[in-house]
Amino acid sequence: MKETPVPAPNLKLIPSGTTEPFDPHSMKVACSNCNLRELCMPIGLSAEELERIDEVVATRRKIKRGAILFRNGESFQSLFAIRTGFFKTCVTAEDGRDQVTGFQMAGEIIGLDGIVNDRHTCDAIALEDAEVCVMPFDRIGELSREVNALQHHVHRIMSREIVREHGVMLLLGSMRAEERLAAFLLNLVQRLHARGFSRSELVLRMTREEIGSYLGLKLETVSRTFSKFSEDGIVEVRQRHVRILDTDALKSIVNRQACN
Amino acid sequence: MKETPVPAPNLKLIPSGTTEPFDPHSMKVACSNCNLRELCMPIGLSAEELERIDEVVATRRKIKRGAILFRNGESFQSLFAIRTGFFKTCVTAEDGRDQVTGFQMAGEIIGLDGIVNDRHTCDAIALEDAEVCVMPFDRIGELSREVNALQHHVHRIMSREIVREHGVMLLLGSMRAEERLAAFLLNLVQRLHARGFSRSELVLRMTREEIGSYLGLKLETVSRTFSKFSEDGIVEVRQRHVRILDTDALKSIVNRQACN
DNA sequence: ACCCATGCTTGACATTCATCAAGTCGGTGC
DNA sequence: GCACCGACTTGATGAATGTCAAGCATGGGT
Repeated sequence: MKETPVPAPNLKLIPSGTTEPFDPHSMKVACSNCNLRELCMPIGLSAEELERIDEVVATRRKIKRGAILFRNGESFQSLFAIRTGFFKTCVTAEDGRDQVTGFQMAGEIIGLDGIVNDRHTCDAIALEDAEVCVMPFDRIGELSREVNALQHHVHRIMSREIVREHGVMLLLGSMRAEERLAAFLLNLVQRLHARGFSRSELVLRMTREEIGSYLGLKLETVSRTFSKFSEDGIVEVRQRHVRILDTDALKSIVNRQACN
Repeated sequence: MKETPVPAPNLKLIPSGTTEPFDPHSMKVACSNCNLRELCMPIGLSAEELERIDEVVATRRKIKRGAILFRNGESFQSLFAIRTGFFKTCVTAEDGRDQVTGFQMAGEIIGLDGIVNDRHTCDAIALEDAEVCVMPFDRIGELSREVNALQHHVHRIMSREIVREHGVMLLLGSMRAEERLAAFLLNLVQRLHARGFSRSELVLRMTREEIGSYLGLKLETVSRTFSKFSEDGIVEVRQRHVRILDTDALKSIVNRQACN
């Protein structure tokens, strides 16, 4: 529950060369000058549209590591665009069973689950100190009636989430432990790489147990599978620091045999 | 691959008292006089809005059992509202692995996966003769800029799908075979009941293998689990005819112990 | 600098489910 | 009516993963 006051080292922002993520003085709440814009906002906007888009973000909010951004049952007001930090979302069954449904990083949008019933149906928890842009959903609605690109963008974001979840269902429904973990690692580095990080090195922000929950495995199995990969020279694992030595091997583990 | 020419017996439409689902002469392509409207369209529309909504449906399309409504890779144009019949959607990995991602029935919308990249990312296959309303997506976009209720409705439908998939992830990630099948059966009857069918009796439109794929189990396991339920007096199974004798028992199987 | 808590690893064993293999059931076509 | 075919059931066996338990490492706090 203790948080590091400085932003996590591997989460500088996108391609920009600047080393400090936030100059508090430049923290104007505006998408138009946010370097994550390509990730969470539509592209190819006119200057005028861009200005309108700025209205979407009402405010920003800092979330400490371990803190809850929203919780199952809470009333839904806003979507959140992650500016910095790393989140997990999890659903809980009545019997207390818990399932991590995703890990989200900078530029990704969370809260979509709340739209149906005006209540959130999962918990979003920061896995490291984070900052999000708060986007009131009714404002998004209004604006997307006027800015076509925004309307389409919202649809695409939701559709993307649906497709992502299809992939997770495939993983959970038909892959074995090694395949799941390999797919998980590849997905993570791919997303990190899209944000300007290494293609082969990453720092896991979540515990083995959280990985296991996401992958439908027990933490011991996750640990053992990491060890196996390590023995096979595919990855180097030191705690949460992972270096991928052989990406192709990981890929071939994922795409090996049809099982189901 | 043979299809019965008459609509499946257990798929009369919603609460309406009429026994024949379709009078071909009344088959005007219009949501305003469709008795599935409460399921797939927003409620509380003004007469004027209702009239506009009719414009959403371009045409209807009949799909024979076993036929494909859309296929992975096909360009995305329209969403489809199921009028009659029963579908499955499945994703396929590069290596040929296959995963059923859902079973859809009358009043439900399919095709949402195609929005992100203007291509469908899964296959939709009719499990019995079916008819769908074709709703061109750009028309939905235009109209939902003018009719707020429609805009919100589209958002809700997509959000609902996201939440549904969270539930499937919970199922796949943390439940055992019996729990999965129990949850599956309860979900099916609940949806059928919402459409005016029995709370306890249902006809499965899919094979054991398809159920297994959806639940992340092998067909043999599905079969065995059915047998077990049958021995325990919880259900009566004769081929694809299932009668639920003890709904509470099913519920308690699902909500039993936290495993993960 | 030390200590403690938490997360992680590893081993031994248990359980669940997949696999392989027969065989049955029910419907369809000849 | 009979043969065939696909879908389903059931049994025997084994593999993958879960469970339980012990001990190790790291890093954050004092």
